[in-house]
Amino acid sequence: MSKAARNPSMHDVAARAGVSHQTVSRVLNDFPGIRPETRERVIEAIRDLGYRRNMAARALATGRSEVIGVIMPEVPHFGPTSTLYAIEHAAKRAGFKPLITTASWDADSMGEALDFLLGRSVDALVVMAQHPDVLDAVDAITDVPILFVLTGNSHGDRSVAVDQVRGTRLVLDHLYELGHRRFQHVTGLTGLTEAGLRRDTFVSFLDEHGLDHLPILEGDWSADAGYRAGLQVADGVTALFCANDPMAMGAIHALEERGLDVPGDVSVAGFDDVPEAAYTHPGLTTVHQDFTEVGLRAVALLLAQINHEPVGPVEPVEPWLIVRDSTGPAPA
Amino acid sequence: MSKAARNPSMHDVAARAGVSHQTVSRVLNDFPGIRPETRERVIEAIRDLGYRRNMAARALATGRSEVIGVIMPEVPHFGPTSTLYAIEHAAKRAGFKPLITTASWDADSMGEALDFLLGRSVDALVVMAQHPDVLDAVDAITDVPILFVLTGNSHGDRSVAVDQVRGTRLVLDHLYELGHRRFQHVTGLTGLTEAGLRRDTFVSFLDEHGLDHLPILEGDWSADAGYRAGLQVADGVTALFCANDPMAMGAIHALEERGLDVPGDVSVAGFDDVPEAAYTHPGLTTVHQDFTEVGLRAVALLLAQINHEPVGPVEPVEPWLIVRDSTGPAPA
DNA sequence: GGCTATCATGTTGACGATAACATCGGGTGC
DNA sequence: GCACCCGATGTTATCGTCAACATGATAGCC
Repeated sequence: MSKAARNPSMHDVAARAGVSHQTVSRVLNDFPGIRPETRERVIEAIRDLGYRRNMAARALATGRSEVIGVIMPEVPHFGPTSTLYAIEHAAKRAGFKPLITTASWDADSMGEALDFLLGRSVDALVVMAQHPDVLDAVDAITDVPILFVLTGNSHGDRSVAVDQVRGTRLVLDHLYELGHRRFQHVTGLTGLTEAGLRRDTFVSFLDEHGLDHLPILEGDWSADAGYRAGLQVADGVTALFCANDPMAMGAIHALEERGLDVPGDVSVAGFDDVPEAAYTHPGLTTVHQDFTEVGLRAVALLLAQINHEPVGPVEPVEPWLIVRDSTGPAPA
Repeated sequence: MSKAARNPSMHDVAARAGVSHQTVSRVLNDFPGIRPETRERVIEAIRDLGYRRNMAARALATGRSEVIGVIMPEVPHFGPTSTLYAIEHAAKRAGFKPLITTASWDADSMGEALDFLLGRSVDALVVMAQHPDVLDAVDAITDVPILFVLTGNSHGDRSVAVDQVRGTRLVLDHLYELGHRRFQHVTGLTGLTEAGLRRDTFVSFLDEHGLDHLPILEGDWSADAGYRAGLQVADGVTALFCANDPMAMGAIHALEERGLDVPGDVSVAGFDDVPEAAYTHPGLTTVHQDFTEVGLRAVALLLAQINHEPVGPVEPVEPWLIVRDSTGPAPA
């Protein structure tokens, strides 16, 4: 009870090994020019004492923390979460860890998150920016390398994204080729970049093909919202494009409750290709987004910046279409 | 280009406000006994300089970091992820943030994760321990308050968990009451505590009711695994209990491919109540686990420990049964 | 008017690491 | 044999903050 006090420091290790604390530091940091037996003794002392480097002190002295700050949306959706895990893995391999905080899109919330992370001297910043406004809030930061993820299509060389427009066109073309001419769309959460891009692309698509504009149904990414939207799908619609998979699942459920067959009467397509999409009934036609690849690229890019390597232009990640049973030929 | 160098420190702020750095510190930490006009001047200087507290230095001086370390499983499943978000929210409200790292269950991986987090002087530790072995690896830690989450049923006053046994019995009782007598089970990933508890409870249940033991189907939580298991469901089985919802979805898909009707021929139940479970076809009977509540309790418990408040015994979180259309009366 | 209590603030020394510079004891070159 | 260099290690200053103690005014009290 008396001595539980302090964790051992470099000085303690040094004393035990009969060297100076600086030698301990050198061993820890793999400096060359240490006699093997000295190193041996230090390592042994470290083990004996259960010594563990104090990163706060190290960060203070070096100005680096080996931590990457990540700002996430407040709601745990599939995409950002998958990307987060990929970031974690890739960063870990490079000796970094994510420090995560959530923020909504208002400037206050974003500012708070930034203060928090920068105050911890993170070495880099990943912002999962789902709303265009955050770009402005964050653009001013120059202290550390910073990267936007999932912002939609692109934001110069500071972002990694899946090509939303291309993904959307893939589904819509697919449906058009099946003969569908009456489309409706269930949007993602209003205001978010991805939701906006999918919606805008949908609208342009209708215009390009001279198709009717039926009311656009507002969703929020949730299966519940998809279900509600499904109840409101207009008569005569044969193709329903939902901005993500859970909403598509909800919508299909609603359509079937209304006595409509999918895809016999209405073809339904989603977006994201969640792992369950292959096993819904009917199997969901959707667009596969490689969220893992997004995370990997983000980390690679940040590491390059941290090491002051040149960074080329960033290609958007290509999505691809996955056709399953929820879409079929337009009814006659 | 010349002066982008260093972030402003307390000294810079102090100089600009014409006070000592300690006064700045006092303002920042809301100490009483500061003349309002002095405080005013300091705050102004802070704003002008865009000063931000250096938490590394603060952590070094105080030994506290206002960070909670979280060790997560390496795979992004619904449960742990939901809990993580809940932890983030609850911690944030108390001025803490999670520092996240992943680890598999082997001692090395876990040890590395612990070193990393403890080296950063986290104020508390949450371990999402899905494997019994990690308990030993981590039990020795006494530096900081530590809490296990999702370990299955309980591990003294150091864990928060959903009552797995109870949840499992809820589904099985439900199926039994519907007249089912031939059961099969698709397990979660072998080795994980939750998977084991559900499986063990299933086996005990069969014994208690004197029911036949058909082969147990090994899964890994994924919808894919559920699908493969579904292809192997034995003839004559009328009730299939899957250890989570995605596997149940996969299994249903497989059963239908085999020409079996759900729930006409086989009733299928899952576990977790993922948001999409209500909208599968047929709607999935499952056990709702309140992962958010788990996260909230975990944080509340840790905060109490950090503040040295007494901690009572921890009740397991109660799951509840959600009956939908994937289960029905046993066929005659 | 001198003594003490109190308030507001300043000064100094940790905290535990790294970085820059200093030392010391051989070998080498000539 | 002397100057020099180099490899291995030690010494000291520094990072930005908080904690503990020191100071210097002001005010109240007898």
